[in-house]
Amino acid sequence: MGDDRKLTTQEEDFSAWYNEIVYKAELAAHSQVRGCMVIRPYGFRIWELMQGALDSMFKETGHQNAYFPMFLPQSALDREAQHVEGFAPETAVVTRAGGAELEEPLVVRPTSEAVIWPIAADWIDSYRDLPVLLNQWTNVVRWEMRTRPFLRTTEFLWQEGHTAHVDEEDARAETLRMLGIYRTFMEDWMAMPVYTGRKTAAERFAGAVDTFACEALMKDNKALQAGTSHYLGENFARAFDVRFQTVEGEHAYVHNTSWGVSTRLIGGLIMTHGDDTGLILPPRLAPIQAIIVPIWKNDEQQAAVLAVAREVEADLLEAGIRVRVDDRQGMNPGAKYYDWERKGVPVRLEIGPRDVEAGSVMTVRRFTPEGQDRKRAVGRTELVAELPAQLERMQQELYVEALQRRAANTTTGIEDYEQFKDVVEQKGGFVFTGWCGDPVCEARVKEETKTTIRVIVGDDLASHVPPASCLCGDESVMEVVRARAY
RNA sequence: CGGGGCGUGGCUCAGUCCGGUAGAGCGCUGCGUUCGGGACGCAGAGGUCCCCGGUUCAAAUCCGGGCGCCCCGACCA
Repeated sequence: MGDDRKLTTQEEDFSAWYNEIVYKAELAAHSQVRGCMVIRPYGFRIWELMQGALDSMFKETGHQNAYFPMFLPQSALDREAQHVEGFAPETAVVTRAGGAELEEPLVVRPTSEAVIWPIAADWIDSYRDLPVLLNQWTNVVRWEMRTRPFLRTTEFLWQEGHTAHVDEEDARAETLRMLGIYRTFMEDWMAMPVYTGRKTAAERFAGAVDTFACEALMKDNKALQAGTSHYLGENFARAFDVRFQTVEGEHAYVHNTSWGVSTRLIGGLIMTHGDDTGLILPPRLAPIQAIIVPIWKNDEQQAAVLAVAREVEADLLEAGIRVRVDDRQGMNPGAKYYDWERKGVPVRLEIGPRDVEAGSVMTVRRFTPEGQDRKRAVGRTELVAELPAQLERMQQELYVEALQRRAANTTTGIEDYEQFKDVVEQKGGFVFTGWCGDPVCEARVKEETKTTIRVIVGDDLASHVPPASCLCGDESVMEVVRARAY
């Protein structure tokens, strides 16, 4: 008769904790099909808020949304050699439809390069038509062997940007611009710090010349690839014949990019901020930023308290806050507290007879840094005036907290392999090391330690004293961040 | 695909070894009392015990076959 109202703690079993949050906070539900997932309204609202923020950033940088079909002919996927090799094993293929075998199998898109470029090629004749800056919000299907809600599902929702440029310089600038937008979004909206950088050839997107990624550190000290941006060179342009006439009147292939973030971000959000009580949502992405819990002892009080609660709700809505009154009957206030804490609502507003009398509201923070008051009574007008700013402060505090956690779990200056293994085993987290650049060495370290090179560090992250040697003992030619990852 | 585990009300599971009236907690419905940190009482609803076959007077339980799910490893946003 264990108390099934309590979550498994992160300490006991992080994986179990994660799963319980996903289902008990009503983010997702099991589906009838292996590896697929139902995103419930509460979880989907988080995704909508993410979409809203990202979409406006895309539009501000000149991108337009479009929609391409979810099916592509097998032959189209087959056109870019590395791309097929990378994706073919995990595609779902429709061979039968309308009661008959299809002439040619249809692949359910695992990503849309091979859907978009054969068509968009016709929209590009001249350098004047470039750049083409497209984005689409869609579902894709990848038949992964092992799935986990939000982190890796057979079908997932994402956005995929696809662009075409006149030359490498322009395309590379786009690749990094979008990486930067992802980073800004993750830091400013998700309060999730990320390391950004280039991937090694082994970790590159199938068909890309260069892949860049945002890497976040989860509370179990494993890394999560939260978003990627690829410079595709002329690979897809050549495969799908996407050419244009240059200023000089010559024919040239476009240079493409693609970039995406998915519903995996919700998994990242959970594992960046959640605690043993449940989810903790950064205010900017919280479907409900403030929940009003009315408290009463009898019908008379109930009427009075609810009336005030409605007024406070209206005032806060006016102030632009996503607020709701929890007027459920037959449920004690305490039970409501636990419920909303598990769902990660940033602020709870308790209104009882005493508050009605005093014209105040009891505010309780979901996340409270050391040295701050969790509960505080404030006057109603004061509340409406300061809650928006308070939510913004919480947003910042969550980010700082996550940043400090990452700093505490990042190790630099490791050159000795045995020492590296110790750090990985005993502490985990991000480890900065040197790398000789040899893929064989990379593969060996991966095999032996289950860590991968998450990114090659750029100047922005480089250590003051860059490592002189690689873990293999050879001379280091670049600094890398290694970690065990999801 | 290799290794482990499990299929019993909506959920978590007991019962299976040793065959004999299908159970518990949570959730749900109604009524009443409660309500400032997970309330309580009373009354109720809800089940092809994963499927097919076999053994038996009798199968959730034993036997054979199938299907499904979960967890751990190799791939991935």
